[in-house]
Amino acid sequence: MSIQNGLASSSRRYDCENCPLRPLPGFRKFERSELAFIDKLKKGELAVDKGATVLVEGRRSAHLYTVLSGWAFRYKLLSDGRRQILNYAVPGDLIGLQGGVMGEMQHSVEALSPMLLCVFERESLHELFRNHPGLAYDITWIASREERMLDENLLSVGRRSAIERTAYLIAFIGSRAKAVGLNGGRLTRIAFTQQHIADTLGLSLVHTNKTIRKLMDRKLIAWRDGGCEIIDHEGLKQLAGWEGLGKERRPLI
Amino acid sequence: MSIQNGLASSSRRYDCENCPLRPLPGFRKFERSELAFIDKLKKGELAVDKGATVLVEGRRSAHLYTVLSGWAFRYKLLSDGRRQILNYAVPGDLIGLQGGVMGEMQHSVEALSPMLLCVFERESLHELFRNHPGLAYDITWIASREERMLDENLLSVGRRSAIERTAYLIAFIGSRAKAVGLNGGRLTRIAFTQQHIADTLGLSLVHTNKTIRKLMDRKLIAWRDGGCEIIDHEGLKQLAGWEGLGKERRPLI
DNA sequence: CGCGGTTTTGAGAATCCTCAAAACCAGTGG
DNA sequence: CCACTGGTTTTGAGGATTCTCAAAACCGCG
Repeated sequence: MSIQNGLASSSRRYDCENCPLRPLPGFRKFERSELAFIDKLKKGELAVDKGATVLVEGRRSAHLYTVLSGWAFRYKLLSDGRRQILNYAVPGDLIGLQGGVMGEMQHSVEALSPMLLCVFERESLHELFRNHPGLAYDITWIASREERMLDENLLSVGRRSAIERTAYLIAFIGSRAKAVGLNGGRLTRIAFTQQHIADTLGLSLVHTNKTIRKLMDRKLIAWRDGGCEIIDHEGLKQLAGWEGLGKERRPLI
Repeated sequence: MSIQNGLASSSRRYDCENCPLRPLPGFRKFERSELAFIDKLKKGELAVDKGATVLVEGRRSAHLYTVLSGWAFRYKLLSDGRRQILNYAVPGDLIGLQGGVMGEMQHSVEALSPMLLCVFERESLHELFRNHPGLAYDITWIASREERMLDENLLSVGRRSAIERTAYLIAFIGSRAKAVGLNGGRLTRIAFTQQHIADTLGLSLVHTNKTIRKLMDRKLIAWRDGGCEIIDHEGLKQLAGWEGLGKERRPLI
């Protein structure tokens, strides 16, 4: 019901049993009883506009969200406005877990597209841990996965050159997007701005632009309609020296 | 029994009930039953030399470790040898959780000092999740805490200048060391090399050295006996624009 | 057509890097 | 006790990368 800053609760509601994401090959199969429990936990859905701020650094959030559709990014700010994008959230990802599980958020989350979010009560995590050890384990697995992505990002920002970093980021996001069928399973458009890339990689906008041009010259990507198009995914991975994502199926909560 | 690469199992053994770390103010109090359970899980202790590699990227590890004494760092390598240090582990920290909970390690861990490690079977996590939801919750909390530290490190490497980064890192490690009484609770010596700082911050060794000199000129730190001495902790935090660690007590498993 | 957001370009400057050598320092063996 | 060794820190110099500033071009949208 509440509408603020682009957030609005939706009237429609997907049952977890019929979740459109579950059939995707990237997710592990769940027991019927697990699905029923998750469905019980699910408090509703939230539709947010592109550009809306879903979570705010420094504030407590009573909710956790799972991305049903659309995508977003997590970021932190320095007091003078410098921004660092930490990671992206695509369909199936859990948002808000990082907030110390309880407590103040240490980062903000902003939507990169219109999104649909499943809403969970942070409090109900306790019930989940008490009654569904398998799901509790999944939560930990999800946290650990986020950590591995951060490790890789840190390696990138710390030790890869500008062009390697950029290649890595585009290949990385492309892989994740493809895995959840963001572009109908095709590996194509990534709809964000060069400013986002710059803020993810710790580069200036101008230098990011020049680096992207080099990738275009090498026919690895194209930039069209305000977004990045991957032309040679293997080439990007090779340039970055990146192995690609693991192929394990992940849980969806 | 086995000795390899500086790893050797120790004959002595601390009972978890009498763990020397638990009385420290940074850790939350545990129930007697929880302690008994953890003690049952603990498979033994491992003593490792300074410089020993505790975990290796790309390999599976059947074990998880909790640092009893000493400290270490987690890192990743690029194929040409460039190294990125991801984070440090001090007493009380859990090592090896990041390995996808199961599966191949995505990073290596190397001891910065002689260490004593409590050894746990990775397999026994399942039992923990099944029978002790409170402890399972703690594991997730620990993973989420690591994530928050990584977020902050990423912000640092991506968006802070060399001198801000260095100030941040030293203040950060100093705070953590103090919280677990690494120097008897005093906030003083941090025993590592400038190469470690460089590889943590994504800087070259030479530039790191010159940056450290600037911090010395400003009387924020001193460099003595192969280690860093903090002179003005507040000054470091202010220079870095860093708030400091949260003051919540953390679980110790 | 005008507007705001985004991308592109150019130019000069600051930061940070590499290379190379020297200084320093603790430990080892003669 | 001294010379030697390997690891670490320091210094200098030149160069590459990346940054900031500023302006123009582009583009979808109202």
